[in-house]
Amino acid sequence: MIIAKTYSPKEAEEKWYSYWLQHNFFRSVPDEREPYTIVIPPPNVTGVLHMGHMLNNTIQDVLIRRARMKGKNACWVPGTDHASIATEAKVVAMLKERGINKKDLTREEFLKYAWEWKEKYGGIILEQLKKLGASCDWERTKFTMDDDMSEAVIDYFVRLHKQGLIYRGVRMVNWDPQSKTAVSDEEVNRKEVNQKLYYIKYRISQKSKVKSQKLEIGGTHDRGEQLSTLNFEPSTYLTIATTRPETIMADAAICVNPNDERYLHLHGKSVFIPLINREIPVILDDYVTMDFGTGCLKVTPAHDLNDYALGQKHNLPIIDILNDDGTLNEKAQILVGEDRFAARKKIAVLLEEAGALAKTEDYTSQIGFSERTNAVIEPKLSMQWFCKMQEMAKPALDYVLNGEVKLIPEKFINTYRHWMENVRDWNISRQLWWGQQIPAYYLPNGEYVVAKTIEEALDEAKLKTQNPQLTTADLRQEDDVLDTWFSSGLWPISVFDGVRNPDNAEINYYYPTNDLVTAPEILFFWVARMIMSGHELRGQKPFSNVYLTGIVRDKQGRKMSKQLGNSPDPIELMGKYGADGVRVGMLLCSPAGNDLMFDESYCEQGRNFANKIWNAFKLIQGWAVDESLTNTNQIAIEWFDSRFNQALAQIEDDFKQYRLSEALMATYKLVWDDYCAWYLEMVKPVYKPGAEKQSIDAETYAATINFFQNILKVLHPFMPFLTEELWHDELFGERGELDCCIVAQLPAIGEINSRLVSEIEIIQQVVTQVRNVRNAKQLSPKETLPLAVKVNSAIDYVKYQPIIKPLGNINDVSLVNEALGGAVNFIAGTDEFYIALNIEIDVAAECERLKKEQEYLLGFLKSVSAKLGNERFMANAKPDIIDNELKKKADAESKLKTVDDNLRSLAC
RNA sequence: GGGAGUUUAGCUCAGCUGGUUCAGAGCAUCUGCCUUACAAGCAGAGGGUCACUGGUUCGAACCCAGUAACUCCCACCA
Repeated sequence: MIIAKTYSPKEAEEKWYSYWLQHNFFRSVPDEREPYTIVIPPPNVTGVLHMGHMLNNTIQDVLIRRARMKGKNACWVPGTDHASIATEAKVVAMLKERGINKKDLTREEFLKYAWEWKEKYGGIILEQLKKLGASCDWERTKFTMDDDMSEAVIDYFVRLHKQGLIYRGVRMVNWDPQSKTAVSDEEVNRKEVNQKLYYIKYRISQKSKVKSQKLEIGGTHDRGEQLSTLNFEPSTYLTIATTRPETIMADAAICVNPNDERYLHLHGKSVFIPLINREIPVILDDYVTMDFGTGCLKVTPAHDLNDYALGQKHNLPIIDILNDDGTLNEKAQILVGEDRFAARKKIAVLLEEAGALAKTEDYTSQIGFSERTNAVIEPKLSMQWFCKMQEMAKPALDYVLNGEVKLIPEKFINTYRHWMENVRDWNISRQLWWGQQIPAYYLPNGEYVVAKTIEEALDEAKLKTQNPQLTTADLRQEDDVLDTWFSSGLWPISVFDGVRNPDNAEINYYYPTNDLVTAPEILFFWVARMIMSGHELRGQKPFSNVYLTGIVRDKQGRKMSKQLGNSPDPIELMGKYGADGVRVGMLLCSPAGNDLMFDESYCEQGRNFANKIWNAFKLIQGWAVDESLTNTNQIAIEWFDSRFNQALAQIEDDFKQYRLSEALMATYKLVWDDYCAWYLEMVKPVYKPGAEKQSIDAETYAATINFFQNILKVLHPFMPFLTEELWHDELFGERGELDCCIVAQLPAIGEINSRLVSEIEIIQQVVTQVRNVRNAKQLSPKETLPLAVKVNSAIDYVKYQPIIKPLGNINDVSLVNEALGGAVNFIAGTDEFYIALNIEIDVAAECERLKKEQEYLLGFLKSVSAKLGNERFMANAKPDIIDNELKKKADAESKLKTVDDNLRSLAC
């Protein structure tokens, strides 16, 4: 028995979530039913729930609950990602706070700390998801570094290596000096940054060009001349422009365009690097843009991707002056030990003092930042492991292009295609400890073998070296670990153990999964790689649909972030508005693929909706069946039944197209407008004072409760807690232990009496008009009024009296043949209505209103007639369009006649 | 620099194959109501040159071209 005036979510949420858990409603095991599977995008194990997760997981839960209620075997696999670089960074920071330096730890010691950290903070986010109502099969919870998951990753690596899809090589990579690891191209965010362009003078050697091959670091110093005596006449120096003056010590050449007439005199010359006075050649390449900067380019092969290529081409030496942490090393000769940014400032001063700085200019350019640490990326030459992408990308692209994998919304197909067609090899090694260690083993002679275990590696090593004396002690495993996405790319397969046991019952049953719900930001990071691994390992797509959500932004359109402090705490929000309220709030503003401007008021709307349902329930609870009463509400019952089925069809269609907001809105209107505002008002018993309960006939009561129960079902995926709470009320009779809303089956779409629905639409207009008249004439809603109808249509208003009377507070509906003079009148459909009032009618105002109406109708008729009189329209338009125009014309004529009659009767 | 998308009421968005489901919804606003389920509510109302300019068509929010603004993705110009 419910008495509370408003719904209080907290209790219901705790009660029902644990009830569902206890009764294993989230559990899924393979059976004869059709599976419906979602794998969660595993959040960072040390992550905390933010609004993006809220949106993403609300959507998944709605989908999974709906599938469950459609009789599918719904399986939502939860879990977390070890997020190698992000987590390692956090652990390093934590250790630092405790005064421990990572450098002083062994790998084993560090990993021990990392696991401790993971045990302590990992999985908080999963607990938070429970508050949201997420109906994951928690027994399946996976972590990407679980033993079996890691084993799958190793298996996959070995497999790809065997196929020649993984190789090792020295390449220019994106180096994150903060976490001291390489990161992939996708993990670099480019941002526009205000910088300075430094114009630096290099003195031209008067001797002929030195051979680049002979050039050694620190060699060929021309100490003969002192800086102070240098002559900086234009003929004796050239000027280059750079944003990175601290790298001049790594310069290997100056490059000019061979066609640049300004610099013909430099051909074959060499120049001296300022400050360190090392001599470098001037080389010619048309790569250099003549009209940028000075037209002279410093070539620094160790610290720039293009310069590296240029260096290769011209056989230049590579002088790496940076340490792994971004400080300058001894090869720089000066400013050794300084951080690159500190060095930049200092060298500018030094250059200035040496008279080698011509000028500086403000300049903006794109700088790469590490996705995880936000450190400025340093291009760095290093030995890394790579995964060949081209062969893998081709089939992965086809899945999307041929529609086997649907992207929702479709606009992402283009982006996906572009990326897949231009993908470069993927750097999969990370110089970290937290992650799967690459299963490559180095032999004493520098060669390596790749194998699952060190034992297998040993066997291979013996084979390779023809040396049976080798022992495992001779092997040294690769230090690097694999990129996180290399493991999460296996997620839909590895959670079902499909990598290690490709033919097990689970993978065969659940894979391919159905829907994936994720952010467009990780379309390449993750989605593309899952499609690749799915194809590689199983020759199958990993999922059929990818629903791409937008980014949650604040009202001002700013991305929600911790730094800005503009992100509400989801847990607090749920405390304030209830989990159901927040779920509804999220969905109300979330069109697929478009960013959503989140505002708390949406949650308020969600909470109000919950309260509305709660109160509708309270109303019904106040009723008691009186067997002596007969059913006078048959029309209302039939009407709502039809409306319900209409809405059901609409909702079904919306879901098919993944228009979740629309499905929710259709549900919202069904409940609030059709059920509460109209149906309940139609059948509501007249209040009898003193009675504890209001009497109602048995049929209406049964129908009303049945409708309510069906509404609970439709609402459940959106508002699981409230619906479950109400579901178990005694109003619905005895419920078995397992008779729960969460596993109730959605009603099938029944028949729709469309004639009834459209006639009731007219009746609703009549009621609205009556209320309108009341409002306009300042009449009390309590005052009953008589209504007269002059019927021009086929509607039987006598039949609808039981609806019109209570809703309009009408005491009598009478049929008339003539316009009722002196009465307030209005038109609904094509029928005329009159309300005789005891008050004086303002004839002049009434005339004016009618004349306006007349004018409008005449204009309307004119345009319709013009259309119908147009030969080309009659020739080209489809028949049903023409029929429609004819009907419009007839209706307008009928209305016009009514207006004319009224005008005449008022003698305007 | 290349590509994609968006632009409809104060806000967030629908508008499907061009035609009365074509100018819509929810929220917000305004007016009147503490009417026995609900003031987290009820009843009603007012809000739009469908970004702009042309074109196609009997007919355009919708198709085409151009313009503008915003957003996102990709890209090595120092």
